[in-house]
Amino acid sequence: MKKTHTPLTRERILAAALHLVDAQGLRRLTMRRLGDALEVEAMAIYHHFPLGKEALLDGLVEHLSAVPVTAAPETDWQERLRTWARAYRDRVAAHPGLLPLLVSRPVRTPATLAATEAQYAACHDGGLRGPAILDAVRTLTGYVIGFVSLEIRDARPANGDAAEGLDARYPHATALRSYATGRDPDDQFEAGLTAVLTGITALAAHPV
Amino acid sequence: MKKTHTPLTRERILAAALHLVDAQGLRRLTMRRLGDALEVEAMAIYHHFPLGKEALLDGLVEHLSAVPVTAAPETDWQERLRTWARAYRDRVAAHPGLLPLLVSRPVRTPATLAATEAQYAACHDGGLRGPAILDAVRTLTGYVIGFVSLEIRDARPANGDAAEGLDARYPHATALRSYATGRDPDDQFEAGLTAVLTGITALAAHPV
DNA sequence: ACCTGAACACCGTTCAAGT
DNA sequence: ACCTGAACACCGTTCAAGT
Repeated sequence: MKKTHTPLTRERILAAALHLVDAQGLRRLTMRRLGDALEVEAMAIYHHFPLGKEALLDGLVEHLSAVPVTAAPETDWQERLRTWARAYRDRVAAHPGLLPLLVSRPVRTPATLAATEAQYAACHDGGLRGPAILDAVRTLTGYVIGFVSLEIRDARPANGDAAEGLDARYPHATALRSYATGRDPDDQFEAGLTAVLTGITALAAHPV
Repeated sequence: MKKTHTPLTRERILAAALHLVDAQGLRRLTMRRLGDALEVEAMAIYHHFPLGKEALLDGLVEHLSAVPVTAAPETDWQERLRTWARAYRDRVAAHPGLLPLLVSRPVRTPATLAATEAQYAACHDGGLRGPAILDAVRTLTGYVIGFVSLEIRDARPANGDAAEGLDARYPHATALRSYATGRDPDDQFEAGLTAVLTGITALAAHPV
């Protein structure tokens, strides 16, 4: 059969790049390898991303935040925030290799602006006002991105001496070890989420 | 004068690498450039880091968590956690270029183990038990790393369309804009910290 | 407009060689 | 033991050229 390739497009390039990162890691995302995956010379990518690899990486991060998460507005304000938090965690956890990009590249797309607006609205419905709303959203967002960061980071084995011997110098860590192995990550995320939402609610009572 | 260089050492290499990252960013940390900074051929570094650049990057992350943060044990348990949180934030904020490494490379050194143990002890003193302690520490740690991640990320200008026009589609964002510009980051961090600690305390009452 | 081929400056890393 | 020099395979990117 002839080489009737579907035409190269920004979207196809981003999809292939995402696939490459998921499968082999960010370090192996290379213009040449990406070209191979698309059955095209590496230089062809520059025609769709004239600013080069940096722009492509920005595109990946935007891609991750492209579809906005918005719960039905009639539900409880805390439940709406919970829905966003779960969806965001799932999304990031699905592409752990992108985390280093996510924490270093700011994105302001209609999707992210809409998501933030929805969070503000939820907090407003919860009785928060002014700076308390900003603090609440920052706290929640911080918790979520931080939690998934810890999850992704600790999924890799640590290379620090491999000193697994939790000796007598760490009595609490030793005592908690049995709980640690059995703790379900989803439950833990929910517990922290509950804690944060509880604390956020209290922000209304104690303005800074 | 003769070339009486102080001998190359792991510590000197890491210090130079950290300096390079702080000054020029992670992308410009290169074995050859690092060699130049140390007035040595790049290949000399491999004698002190036989596993190459990956090991060097791990070393940088360890370096960041090297000095443990431990508050006086007699102070209030929440205040101890606050002290740790502030110190950790300061430390990470001092080297924003390392953040991508920090979220992707786990570290288990005596210093980090000691810090975790101190956090467990504080939560225990606060009346938490078992899984609630694990959840509390994870939640707090997640918040702190997430908050600084957002700070560092948003310090760079976003490249998404530069659509600054907060139009009528985002009424809350528009209304909150005046507060947003004036909000002190330190105050906001403290507000979130208070919220998280409040929520954490409630974890004792509502075990999962 | 869209892609290719060759070229350039720069990587990380190896290996034999120097001292 | 500690560092150098040359070499290898691989990067991102430019640019003239093809169609």
